[in-house]
Amino acid sequence: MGDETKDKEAPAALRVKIKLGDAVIGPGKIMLLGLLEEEGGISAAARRLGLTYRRAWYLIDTVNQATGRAVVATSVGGPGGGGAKLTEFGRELVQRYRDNLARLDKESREFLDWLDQCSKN
Amino acid sequence: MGDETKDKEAPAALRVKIKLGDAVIGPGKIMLLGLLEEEGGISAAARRLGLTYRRAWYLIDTVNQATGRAVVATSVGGPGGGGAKLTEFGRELVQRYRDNLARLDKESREFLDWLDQCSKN
DNA sequence: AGTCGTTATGTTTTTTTTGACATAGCGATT
DNA sequence: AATCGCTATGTCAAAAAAAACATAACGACT
Repeated sequence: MGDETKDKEAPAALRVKIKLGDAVIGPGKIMLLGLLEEEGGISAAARRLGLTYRRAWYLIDTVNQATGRAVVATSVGGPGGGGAKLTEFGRELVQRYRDNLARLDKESREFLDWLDQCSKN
Repeated sequence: MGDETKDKEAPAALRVKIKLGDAVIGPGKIMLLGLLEEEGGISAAARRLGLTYRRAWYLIDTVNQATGRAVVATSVGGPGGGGAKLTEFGRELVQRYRDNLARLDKESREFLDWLDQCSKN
């Protein structure tokens, strides 16, 4: 022992989503979009996140419909079977979401610290 | 007719939650806590939100456990059957959450406007 | 002692969400 | 034209979340 505060708890963290129409865009979909761009395809991104292609496609489609714009551009067939990448709009969406999130994190710092301080002990 | 942009969509909105331990505190639980204070009891608050007492109690208990502190103080029996109100900590939690949310809303204004602007049309 | 409205919980059913399969089409490359 | 990895969807099972139901106890007040 000698460890007074044995709180295994991770610190309080923000969970920011954007409600757009009837859908919700949060860290999961943004991460998926980011990986998609990185990997050059939906299936590769899905693999990295440990989810099925089916679901990944569904998530992406949700964003497409919610925004009313194409977030990813796909190509079927061809070398490697095909692929997908973010559209200009998609890239901007991801970037803006992340920028915004970073600012919100900073803005919430004090609140989160207060929470950690007085909850875990 | 005459209505060019027939977008019934509500504007994009933030959905901020706080992950604390393994639980998550968001607008729903905060609203419940607020109404609880307003109404002076769990059941009254639950009624106002259209959810069962069972669930309301469960939600509150979640917050209690996540923070590791009592957020509400209840009394059973007595005049009116009993009641519940926020503890000092509970009140502060609600207030700080709301304050924080208001700031995040402001901080996200531009992002949300951008989203509305380029999604719905 | 009996009634009342409330807190507190256990149990079960229903709904929603997520995951798993299955299949089809595409286009370049062999 | 046969193969390959990918996109695109339909369908069904499983898991998780929410709702519904069912009691029990409590304390004031009649």
